[in-house]
Amino acid sequence: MSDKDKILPLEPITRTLADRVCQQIVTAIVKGELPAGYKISEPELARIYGISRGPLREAIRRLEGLRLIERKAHVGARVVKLSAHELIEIYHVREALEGMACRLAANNMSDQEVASIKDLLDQHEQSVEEEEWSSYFQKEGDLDFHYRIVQGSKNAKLLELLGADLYHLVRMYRYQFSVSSSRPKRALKEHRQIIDAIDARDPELAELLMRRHISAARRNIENKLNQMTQTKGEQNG
Amino acid sequence: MSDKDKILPLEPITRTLADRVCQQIVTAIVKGELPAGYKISEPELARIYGISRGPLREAIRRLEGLRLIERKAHVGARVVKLSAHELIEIYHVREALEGMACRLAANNMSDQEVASIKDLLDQHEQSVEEEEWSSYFQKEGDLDFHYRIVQGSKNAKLLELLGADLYHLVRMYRYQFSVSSSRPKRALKEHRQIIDAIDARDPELAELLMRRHISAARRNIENKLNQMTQTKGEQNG
DNA sequence: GCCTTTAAGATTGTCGACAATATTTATTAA
DNA sequence: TTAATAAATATTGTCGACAATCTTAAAGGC
Repeated sequence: MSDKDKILPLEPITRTLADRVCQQIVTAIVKGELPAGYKISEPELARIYGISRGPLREAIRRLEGLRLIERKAHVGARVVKLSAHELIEIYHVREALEGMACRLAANNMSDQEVASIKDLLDQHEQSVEEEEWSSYFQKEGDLDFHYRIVQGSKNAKLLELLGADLYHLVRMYRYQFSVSSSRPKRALKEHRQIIDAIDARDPELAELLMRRHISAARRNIENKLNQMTQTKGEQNG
Repeated sequence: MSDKDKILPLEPITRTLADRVCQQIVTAIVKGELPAGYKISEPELARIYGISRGPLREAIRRLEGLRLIERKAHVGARVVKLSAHELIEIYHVREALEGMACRLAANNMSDQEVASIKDLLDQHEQSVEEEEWSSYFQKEGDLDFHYRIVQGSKNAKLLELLGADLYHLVRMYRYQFSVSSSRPKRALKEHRQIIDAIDARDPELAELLMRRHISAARRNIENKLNQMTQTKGEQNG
């Protein structure tokens, strides 16, 4: 039982070239430095990162598994094209997975972890009141909260699916659509309700609140997208 | 809206060597031909499949993304080691994802798809009564049902996570632990309840029933594992 | 006799070059 | 002028070889 706290060691130094380049490309895609739909030229990227095509192709294969790029045989790889439809799909998946994570966290999270998350929310509240909530904290701070809940579930598979696969895409959408500025005070209040339910060791309520929290965010995005399409019509496809 | 039925084209012919070998290795791992914990020797596998190490390493990188093998730098890759703990984790994830899939299927599945699944269950019932339920039908038939529900959700992300990632592991566990023979008649009855809820377009009930169905299977496995450990102690680690 | 150290072997990581396929461009015919 | 065909170019797919690292085995010392 002593190794229950050790989940996904993920050693910070990834020694092999392919691993490091893979991580760099993930960051580049998420931040939009490699824009959506961008054609990935193997010789070009190999030259940029100063490596051969061998490790680069291994990295591309891994990126393909992360669903950050799409490949066609003998044609090449392109950065995934974001669509509103797919973003909504992702939020449905998040609602299911993070709801379960919350349920499990209510049973498995340690008191220390709960206290730590409450501290985190105090910091968020300060940021909101100081209006510094704007750029970075909002984007990453919110995911910080969700990530810690998933960690608290002590379910490595959940952490793997959400942390290693979905959150990359979520961050990518936030950077490029900037669809994050929903209602920080409201979100913060919901976060507090959720951690309180976990603190009370109430799995049912914790799951319910998390699902409502995420589905509210989804509906908020749906509304914004509807407004955009109504006012501006279709953007370039 | 006409492309709503086209999800995951997945062209049957994968042209490139790395893709074909990857698929072959997936099958080999799932069926146990490459046993759990097996050390993957690149020269050996390259010789067996008659290819060079380049495409093989790409395939390995993709397998790593599918969580079917684990790699250490400069040491090599091994087929993932199955543990009862991880199997339980997977069932928690399935409960969350397939519950949501069921909810969405109740809204998005066509009447024709519903009828098709009912036919499938009729076939399963025949197999049960003819006692041919034993080997293959039970293993694959059950997953067939679940896979069709996920397809019916019309959520490509769900289909991707469950179909491309988790079900490989589920099948792998079934082959190696042979933990499938729970209670076929009971399971079939639950399947019918689920499809009836979908047919009635009742998302709440559909999700509830699917979650109960999967959590019941999980508890059944937990009980069996407890019995095994109580009677036989530890098997070789 | 057992442990430490060192060297030999094997395996993984990386690279450059060649072959196969797709895309682009130029030429020719309608 | 436009469209179709064919050649040229560039990109991806594959291969064999070399370098770096880990594992194993042997030799020496305590």
